[in-house]
Amino acid sequence: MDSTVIDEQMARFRQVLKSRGLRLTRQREKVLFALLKSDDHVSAEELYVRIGGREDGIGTATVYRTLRLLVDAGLAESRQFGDGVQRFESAAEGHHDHIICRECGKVWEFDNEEIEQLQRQVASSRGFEIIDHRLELYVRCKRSDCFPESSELNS
Amino acid sequence: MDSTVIDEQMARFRQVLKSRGLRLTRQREKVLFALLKSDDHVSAEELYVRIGGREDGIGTATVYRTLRLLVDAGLAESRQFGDGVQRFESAAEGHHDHIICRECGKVWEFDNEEIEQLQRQVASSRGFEIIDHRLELYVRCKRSDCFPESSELNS
DNA sequence: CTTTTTGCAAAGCATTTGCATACAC
DNA sequence: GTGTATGCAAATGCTTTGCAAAAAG
Repeated sequence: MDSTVIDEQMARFRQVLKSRGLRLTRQREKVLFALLKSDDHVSAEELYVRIGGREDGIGTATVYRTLRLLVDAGLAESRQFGDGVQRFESAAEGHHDHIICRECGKVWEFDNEEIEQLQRQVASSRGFEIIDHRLELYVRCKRSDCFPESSELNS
Repeated sequence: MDSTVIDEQMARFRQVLKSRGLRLTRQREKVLFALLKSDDHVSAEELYVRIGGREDGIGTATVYRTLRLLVDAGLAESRQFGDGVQRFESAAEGHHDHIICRECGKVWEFDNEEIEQLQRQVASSRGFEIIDHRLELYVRCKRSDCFPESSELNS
């Protein structure tokens, strides 16, 4: 991610913290920075490892706590692609939806305004206003580097 | 659900079991029956309770195992609405998407062929074929019986 | 009879929490 | 200094698994 955007996001985090009487710590800074540096959809555990894990003196609990804080502050978004793990991404790139390979777990992003508009239509026809939404298309990507990984079905 | 459909689903289950060399047990029958009788989106735990729980001599493990089997056989579908619990519903009603209230957790169903078509378009424009998809619209329903319940955000 | 299925209890994960210590402001 | 944040380890909640006993075909 562009370093200008990173700075801007960092600044916004500081602002949010200040406005809530919370403190800017080395750990919180690191979590946001690592998230911004990740261009994929990371789990808390993966982020913990990328930050340096135990060696760097950061605990998983802090990673989880900070991620919740970031989501709550609107700086990060949380996803669940059905494998039981919560994944995170920066909210800076704006809204988009996902195409996920059921075999290898790879993720592609897309955005379709036509679909979004129809969604709003569906909701408003029932008297609702959408506050959030999630659209996931599951495929089998069949790329050469597509190997079964997260598909342990079959009893 | 219509008892004709129930019979038909039961028959299909027997057929699947036979074709795989699996056995029809009192417990498996009960799980499918309870699922078909549920018109909402039930968790494994809720189903376990509805079946009669320990009193009726059925274990949670069996409920989980049977649900996995049903999903695998295409007789049930699994959902995750972001509260960390897997929910199930019969696949007999055909495909549909969901509107979920973030406050009280109530769920409404809808189906929009226009959206479905656009989804297929998005996927095929990238060379993918959709094998499954999930669309969830989150709202605040503001009904009189809407009370916060599953929303424990805020750090 | 053979093989699958069950129930139980224990294990497994991802995530959260309690609490004493460390640190930001 | 004061109150918040951290790390650790223990706890939690959902789900899965190992195994001996029970039951289906």
